[in-house]
Amino acid sequence: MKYSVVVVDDHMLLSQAIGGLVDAFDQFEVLYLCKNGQELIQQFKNNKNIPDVVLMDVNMPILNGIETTAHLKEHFPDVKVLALSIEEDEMTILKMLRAGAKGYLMKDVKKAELQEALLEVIENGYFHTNTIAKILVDSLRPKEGSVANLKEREIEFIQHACTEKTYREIADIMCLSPKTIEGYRDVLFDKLNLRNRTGLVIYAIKNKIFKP
Amino acid sequence: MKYSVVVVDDHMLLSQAIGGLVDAFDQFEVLYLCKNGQELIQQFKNNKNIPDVVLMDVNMPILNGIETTAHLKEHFPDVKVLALSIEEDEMTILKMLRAGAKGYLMKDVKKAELQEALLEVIENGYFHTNTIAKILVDSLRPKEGSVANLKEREIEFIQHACTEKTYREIADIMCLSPKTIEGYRDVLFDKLNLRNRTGLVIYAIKNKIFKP
DNA sequence: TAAATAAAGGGGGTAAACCCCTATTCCTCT
DNA sequence: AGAGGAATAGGGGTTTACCCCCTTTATTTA
Repeated sequence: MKYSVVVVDDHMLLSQAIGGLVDAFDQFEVLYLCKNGQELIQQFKNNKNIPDVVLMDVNMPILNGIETTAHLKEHFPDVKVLALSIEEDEMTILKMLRAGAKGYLMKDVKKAELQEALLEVIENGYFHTNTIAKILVDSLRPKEGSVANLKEREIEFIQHACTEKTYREIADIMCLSPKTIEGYRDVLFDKLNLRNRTGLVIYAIKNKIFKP
Repeated sequence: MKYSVVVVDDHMLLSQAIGGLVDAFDQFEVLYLCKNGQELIQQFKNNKNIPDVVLMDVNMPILNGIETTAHLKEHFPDVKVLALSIEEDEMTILKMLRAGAKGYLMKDVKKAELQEALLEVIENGYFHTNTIAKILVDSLRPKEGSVANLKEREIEFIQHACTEKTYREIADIMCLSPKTIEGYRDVLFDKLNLRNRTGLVIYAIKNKIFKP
């Protein structure tokens, strides 16, 4: 009796390569491959070919891994999602786990580790490496300079600050006074130990608050 | 008679997956896998196990795909490098081809296309998709706003501008007058149709002139 | 209930960035 | 030989960003 798996990755070669690898595992068979989340959800619509596990990339066009995982958790809660991505930043990992992923693997794992992860997810419902566990613990008490310390409005301001807009323009958009915007800036410079707006932009991109 | 291939990629799972895929092609066999350029060059040192083709990723630690390809071209010119990467920006592709790669595939190709590319590289010495050919043609006459239009000193300035340094500090480092730095800035704003320094930073990151 | 914190906003001043124009020297091209 | 372009640099002015301090109102916490 083999467990069924579906691979979702926008890079066709990676889907085919990883699919071939998993299909070679004794206890697993790959049903089909998908290029993005939308394609997967389309496959699920006829309520056929629903796998036990989905190997999910994160960065995909149309419907990304986070959105897709959240959708599956709501509509197909028995399907277990195992994230498999190159992205290693905390924010992405936490978003993926919050969306409902049962585990998160980076693509630098070995073939044997992938097999173990698949089995663990089937048998115990989840698989968390040491790395992921540490990130989870850290998210309980975010350290200084962490994105987790930022308020929603601060993040909104930062996203605007990563554009060519002046503070006056940003104030208009956020329905605040320019003086309030300056206050936001000052608080952020202090929280994140930054010197100026350029530093803020670099920080935002590094931490995926803004995507150029 | 099978042609020999080596896969170089820092993501172990991808190496193993793609290696398995290629090993299944009739005319090819995978000798071994490497995690980075340094490991590959180490394998070549004893002049054994030198393959016909190397499937090379670009972003790798210690010795990246560009550096490694340039090294192979000089010391092992009979070895054909076929780039295989997620990176799709022109600058990276052109750097890889200039370093001596015989072809550049994105990871969204199909398994069959990879096989065809490998065969073409063996038989004709190179394999260039339509996409790559267009990038090469465009590099002959770079369009407005293109990175190819930038002088070496301008790029150097941009890299400094992507830090928290003031123009005075950048001037000191580049041994120029602050007024000259302002001149650089003005020319760049004009060339790239930008409004301010924040715009320049975003442009630089998008075009891989600066990596956060 | 009172104190502390959060959210928003103000004053005043300095530093830096931006904008537009001009100039000199050296190198390249016709 | 002379014209044109590249690289570097200056003047002067305006706009924007930064810095530090203070205030009010609403919400949260002890």
